[in-house]
Formats: sequence, C-alpha cells, structure tokens
Amino acid sequence: MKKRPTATSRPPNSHDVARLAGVSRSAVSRCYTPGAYVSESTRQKVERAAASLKYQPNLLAKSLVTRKSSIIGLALSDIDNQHYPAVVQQLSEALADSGYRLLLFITHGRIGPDPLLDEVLRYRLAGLILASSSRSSSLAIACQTAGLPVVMINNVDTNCRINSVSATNVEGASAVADFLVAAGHRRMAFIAGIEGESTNDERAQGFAGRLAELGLPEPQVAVGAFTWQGASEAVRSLLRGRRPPEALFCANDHMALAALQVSRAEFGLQPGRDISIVGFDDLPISAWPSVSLTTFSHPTSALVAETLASMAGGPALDVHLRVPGELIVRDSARLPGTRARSPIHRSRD
Amino acid sequence: MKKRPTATSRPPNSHDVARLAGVSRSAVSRCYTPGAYVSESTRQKVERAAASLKYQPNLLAKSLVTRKSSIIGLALSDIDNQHYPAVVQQLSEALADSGYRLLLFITHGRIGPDPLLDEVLRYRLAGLILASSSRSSSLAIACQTAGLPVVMINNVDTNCRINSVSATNVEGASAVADFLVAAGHRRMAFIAGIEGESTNDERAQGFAGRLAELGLPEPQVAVGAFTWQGASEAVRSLLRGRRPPEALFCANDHMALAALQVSRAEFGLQPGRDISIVGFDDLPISAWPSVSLTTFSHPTSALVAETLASMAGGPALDVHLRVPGELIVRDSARLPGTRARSPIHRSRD
DNA sequence: TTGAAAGCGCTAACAA
DNA sequence: TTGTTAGCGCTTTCAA
Repeated sequence: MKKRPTATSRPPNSHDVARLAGVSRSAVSRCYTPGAYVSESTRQKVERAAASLKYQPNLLAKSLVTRKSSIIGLALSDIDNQHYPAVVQQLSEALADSGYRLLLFITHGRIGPDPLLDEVLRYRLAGLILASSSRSSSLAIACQTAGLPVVMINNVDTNCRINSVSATNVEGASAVADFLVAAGHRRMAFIAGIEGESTNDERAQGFAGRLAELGLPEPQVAVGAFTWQGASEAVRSLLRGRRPPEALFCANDHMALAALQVSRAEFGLQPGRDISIVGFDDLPISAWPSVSLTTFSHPTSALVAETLASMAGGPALDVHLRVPGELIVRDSARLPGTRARSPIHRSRD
Repeated sequence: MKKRPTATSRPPNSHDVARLAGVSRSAVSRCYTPGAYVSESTRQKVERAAASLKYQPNLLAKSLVTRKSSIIGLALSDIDNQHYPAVVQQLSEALADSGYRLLLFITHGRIGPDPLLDEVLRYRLAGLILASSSRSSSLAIACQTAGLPVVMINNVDTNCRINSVSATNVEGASAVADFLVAAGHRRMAFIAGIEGESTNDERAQGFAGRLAELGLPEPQVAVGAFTWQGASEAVRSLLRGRRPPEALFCANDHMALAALQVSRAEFGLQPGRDISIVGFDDLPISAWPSVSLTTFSHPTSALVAETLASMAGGPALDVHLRVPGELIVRDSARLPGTRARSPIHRSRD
C-alpha cells in the first residue's frame, strides 16, 4: 500500500538523501548528530547528496522523537514599554547561540482563565520565559507543573516556586531616596505602577522604607499603572494639589518620561531646577540630551545571562536572582550639594 | 531531590486518554479536530479523561503528519527602531486569532551567506515574514523556492518575485516635498537611510522627484544609515556646511529624532522656527508634545492586515501592496501660510 | 562503523 | 459513528 513518494512537491527527507547517497537513513541522521560515529567517506557521500537535494532535517520530527524541543516560549505583555525590545533582542541572540528560538506569546493583558495556557503546553516547549507582568502566575505554575523550566523576568512571586530574575528594586529605590534626600528634598511622591506587581511594590517599598529610615515624611502615592496616560494623570493630580511634591520618583522610566512631559508642558516646570524627577530602568531614550532623565539602571545583558543560567540550571526551584544596577545621574533631578556628589555622572557630551 | 509530577515523567498522549476513556485514539483525535464526526457521548468521555490527565495534544506531532505548521517565522533586524514593537505586537495578535504563532529570528544585520537560512527551513514553517531591511533577499528567495509563503514588510525587491507590503513611500515623500515647498523652503536636504534599500530609495526618489517637478534645486543628501549615531553625524555635517539647509527630510522618524536633538542641543536651532524637520513613520514618541515631529504616518494595522492577506492569498507571486498614509503636521516644521493649511493638524492637547 | 527495526504522538484513509 | 491500520520524518537501540 505504498504511496508515490516523490511526485508531489514535498521537501526532501532523510530517506531521499540516504537513497541518493547509497547509505541508510541512520547514516544520514548520524551526519547531523554532533559526536556520532560516521566514517569520512560516508559523511562525504551524505553531504553531497544532501546538498544536491537541498535537504534540511525536519526539526519538528526530531523534537518528536528526542522529546526535546528547541523552541522556548516568550510571553510578553506591555511591549510598548521600551525596556523590552532590548530584552527580546538580547534573549533571542543569546538563545540562538545555543540553538534555541523564541516563540512569541503576546498576552493582551487579559484577565481570567488563560487561553494561552493550553497553547503553550501544546508546543512542548523547551522552556518558558515570562516577561509579562501579569498579576497571576497561573500560566507559570501550570507550565512548571508540566515539567518545563520557567523563569519570570522582573516579576517575583514568592508564593509559588517559580524562578525569577529581576533588578535590585529595593536597593535601587533606596538609592534614589538617598539621592533625593541628599539634594535637600523633603516632600516627595511616588508614581506607582500597578500595585500588587513585585516590580512596583519592591520599588515603592524600597523608596518609602529608606525615607522612613532617614526620618522623612511618607511619600505621597499616585497610581500611574505603568502607562503613559495613567502616569500623566497621576502627575497632574499631584502637582495640582495644595502642597505639590518637590520630587517625583516614578516606578519606571516609561512613566517618568510622561512626568517630565507633563511638568514641563502643562506646569511650566523645569525638571532638575523646579522639580526633581527620577525613573527606573534607564531606557535608551532617557539618555538623550533633551530628555536627560536621572534613573536607576540595571543592565539587560546581565538580566539575560542570568535568565539563561536559570533555565539551564536544572531542577532548582524557587531561586530568585537579582541583577545589580546603579543610579545614573542626569539633569532631571536636582543634584546634591558638591560634597555629596553622586556615584556616576554622565554629562551631555 | 527528584521531582515526579506523574508516575511517568512524560506528558500524557492520546493513547493514554483513549485508554482511560475507553475509546480509540482516533476518537480522541477527532475531538480535537473541528468539524469531525464524534457522538456526544464519546466526546464527553474523552473530555473527561483529557481533563483528568491534563492532556494537551502535541502540536509538533500534528504538524508532522498534517504537513502543516502553525508557526510563522518573523525575521527582524533593527529592533531598536521603535516602529517595530507595534508591528510585532499587532502581527502576533492577528496571527494568534488564526492559530498561528511567531517564531523570532533576529538577524544581527550580518552580511554574507546566511546561517539563518538552514535554520528557517528546518522548522518547516507555515510562512515567513521579513521585517528586516537586509539588502539581500537570498533568505526570502530560498524560502519561497522551498515552497513557503514569504512576505517582505517595508522592503520591496522587484528583481525577485517576493511579495511585499509597504508604505506609499514615493507618495509620502512627495507630500513632504509639497509641504516644505508650500512653507516657503527652497534649500532642502535629505537624510538618507541605507542606500539600496527600497524604503530609503523610494523616499529619496519621491522627495527629489517632486522637488524637481516644482523646479526647485536638488536636495543635498547625507547618509544616516537609519541609525541614531549616523543621522546625528549627517545632520552635523550639513549644518556646519557653508550653506546649511533650511529644511531636513529624514528617511525615517528614528533619524528625525536624532536630527531634532542635534539641531536643538548643538546648534541652538528651534525646529519649526529656525529649521524644518520632517520624518517618516510616525512613531509613538513623535506625537509627544515635547517632540512634536511632523511626519508621514502609515497605519500599522493596515500593514499587518495586508501582510496576513498576502500570506493567505495563495500562490500569487510578485504582488506588491501599498498601505496609504497621510502627512501628520506637528511643530517641528514651519507651517505653510494660513491659506495653504495642511490636511491634518494635531495640536498639543 | 553501519543498517535494520522499533518507535515518538499524531492524523487520515478505509473498513466495519 | 467508530476502530483499525498505515504512515509523517526522525532518532536510537541492537546486531552485524
């Protein structure tokens, strides 16, 4: 009951190559398996045949039998945050070196039982990287239960046992507090992201905690939801208040840029002189001279390296790695007196 | 510490479900095939068994036998161009609705024989979308020859027969020329991207062509290579020249932002008053009040829609679709006299 | 070192 | 409507 093999326009398979080369299919397979025993003459015959047929081994079939996929899922939510393009690029390139590719799952920020979950599992991925800041870790938990390595980026959930890699949010926010206090500010505000997300909560806590230690009043808090619009509103409400803050610490640069925008355009304030604005993430745009945002920087390269290490690191669970960063002092916030000069200063040139 | 989610550490397969449900494997398969004949009682038995085993059909195995993959390749090069996050997001979401997922291939902008080529073919993709602006179409050609649908985004190569979807570059650049001429400018310059890439060449040609039609002198040209750094240098060299241009048309917004930056910070020019700067793409940031870049906008949604249509459109080759756009007039370029008001004006609010 | 044979998990043609 | 059977293209023991 044999069908006609070649008449149809199907890609060549190992059988075709084997026949043309006059060897067995196993021999062909071995030529594509690093470290397998193949004689030089066989290899040559196979390579010649493969080239003439333009043969490429079917990776899906390979995955099926080896039960090892070369595809890693990447779940992303807020892709408009300019922090992520660099993360995606570096992840992709680093993984490519190890033979992995990223399959994109863009979560629309939907809530409820995740339809993504079924999908993700059906691909039999080699791993899953969650760079989406979803409130629920159900996807991650389900995947981990199913046995695939899961790492969350910039999202720590200590309730479940999902590995994570993230910035030193508490330390960073604490450094920002030190910096603003050294500059002589007392009345401060925090533009929050989404409450309940670790990235936001840790930064909030690091900031408020340090201020408390220094005996300063609690910062006002306005929620910006990590969006441009939300942050703009938050800043407006603060600056319109009876006693507007002298300094604004925003839970990320994306919101700090909005804050810069609003204070300048709508309130006529010059950041760095009339108001101090500090962000977190150090986006590329934050370094532009016309923006010049003081911010806490944490290297993407280290984040990516740790993420890969964490995925490859075997069955260890509940490991939460931190990538250290540093305060980048630019012009959007008042400088401390000459005595208390900040660690790093990047000037306009 | 050994983790054992189930007795066997392999995910459940259709056989397991069939056995538990007391039916055949085909019956299970049919339950996951839309429009197959399954009795209600069988379906119930299968669904119950699948749920209790947490069964998810293996998509790779399915692809193997159906010879149809649900994975579409997306090749990207300059991911730091902020035009692409939106494209990626919208592509991903639109494709997800049809059951497809994007597999990311980030090309490092390398030249030479493409190592990506083998990789791409090995995945037996359902299609390939090229959003990378590489000069060579060899990858695209090889894939198309291998029989998979290929679409190039914002990159037209009429020498090979690869389908493409792109902006109306000539018309857009022509509209920019009209606009700048109406504003009274005569001495203009074009900040080029990479010469040889259609996106650049068409914009250059549309601009220069229209100026010629209007009897104006040829624009000066300086190459910015689509990079921030390159564009900055190009602008510097022009503005330092003996007769600096009154108006700058940049081959994309990414470079126009650099131009804005340099003219303001290094030459003390106020865009819209002392110099006119116009871009192409209408990035999100271009709409920010502090940026307010006049630019030619072409909707990503239409680009994405046409791309999908082109992929699904069967074997038609050499089809080159265009997505129309419109000039968005903001503050970075001088306005034509009140009489010749531009089509659209987005004010600060 | 090589080839034969037995699957990986699934679908699809056919028969019942 | 259901089950049986024969592969999809590959790797991997196991003999030779």
